[in-house]
Amino acid sequence: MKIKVLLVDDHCLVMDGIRQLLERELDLEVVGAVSSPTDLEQKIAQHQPDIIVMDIRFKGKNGLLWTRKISSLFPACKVVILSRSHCLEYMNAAYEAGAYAFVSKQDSVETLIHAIRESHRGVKSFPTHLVFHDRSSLTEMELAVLELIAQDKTNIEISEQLNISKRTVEHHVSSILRKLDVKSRAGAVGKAIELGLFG
Amino acid sequence: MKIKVLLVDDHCLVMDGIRQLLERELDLEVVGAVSSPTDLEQKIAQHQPDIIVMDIRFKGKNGLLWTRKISSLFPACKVVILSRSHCLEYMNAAYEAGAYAFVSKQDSVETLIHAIRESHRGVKSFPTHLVFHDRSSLTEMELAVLELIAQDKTNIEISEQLNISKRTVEHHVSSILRKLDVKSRAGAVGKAIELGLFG
DNA sequence: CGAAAACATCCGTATTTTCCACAAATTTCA
DNA sequence: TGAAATTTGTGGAAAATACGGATGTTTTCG
Repeated sequence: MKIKVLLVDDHCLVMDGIRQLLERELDLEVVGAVSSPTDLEQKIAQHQPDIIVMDIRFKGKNGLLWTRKISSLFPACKVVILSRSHCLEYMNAAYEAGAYAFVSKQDSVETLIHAIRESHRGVKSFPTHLVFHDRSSLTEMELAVLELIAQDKTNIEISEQLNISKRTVEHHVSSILRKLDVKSRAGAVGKAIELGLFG
Repeated sequence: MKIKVLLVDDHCLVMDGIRQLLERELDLEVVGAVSSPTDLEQKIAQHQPDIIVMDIRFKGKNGLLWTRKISSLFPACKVVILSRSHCLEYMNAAYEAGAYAFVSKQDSVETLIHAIRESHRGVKSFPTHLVFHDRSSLTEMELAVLELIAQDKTNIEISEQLNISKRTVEHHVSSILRKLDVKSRAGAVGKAIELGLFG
């Protein structure tokens, strides 16, 4: 029985490439590649994948939110998070969101394949151990909000995208400003990028 | 004679995937995949590639800076820029940097392959035409204002620092927003950093 | 286990800042 | 001289931010 893998990423080109790489492995079967949230739930129900390889940024939202949702709705699915860089904030958030592995796009294919196999065995694989000592200054939700701010979104747009109220977004924004020690959202974006908070 | 392609991207995993996809084509030959600046010049000299497929963000810096350098040092090499999204500003910047094509990672493999072939024929392929009419790059003053915005300054603080009136700053800000095609200063900072407008 | 801390969610009011649409004068430079 | 950049303005709408407070959950830790 092959390990059924579902790919989730905004980027068609990247997904097709990874699909190609994974399909060279005899024990892996890519059952789908989705780039829209509606497709996501449908494909999971349809194919019952063992592993979901998900980009940490999916459709503007934080992929970790999807990870949480999937972990509760489909406990059999194990999520492997794909990120652009190794970033403590994100690794920690991914771990706490219930992901089974965290792989950077800077890593080799072998790393990803190894992570998929280990996750399938039920073993979580994260790059380092010191991740979990180093506490993340921003919460998962705050990071999600911050990314959307950097993407030119207003608080109302953010509230719609994250399905929370405008007030809640405002609260998160004020927490972000306090934690990053800035007074404007533009300053927060500047500092966040300096600190490498975005994967 | 095959078209010799060199891939340039921070992300090993993505590059390997694209390499697989390109090597299915009989007229393409991937002569290398580099993820470090020193390798880049060496590989170009070594393999004399016809086409360089380069991520718009390379090693934290702006891939377009490399594009300019390559275009002047190795005029025979044609650069195809890979970006995360379709964005007029990026496309225009790529065009002005001397790139032959602009492809988003959201596009299909076929789009990339087509762009490579067209570039090799000496034909520049950019998604739309209206790109080059409407815009101009940021002026020095606008850049100065933008940098201060990223440094968490308000318009009044900026006006004091630059010895101009609040109104003038507001005008510059609105020019910046128009030119970068964003609606907020936070979005402007996000886009400016992605475009490599700051060091 | 139980207390304390942190987090996420919501609401109101008030002030500040940002942003837009209209013009227009001055300098700079090709 | 004409084009572009820089400068300044008015007025107003929209958004963001600061200042309160409230409730329930989860995490952390003694």
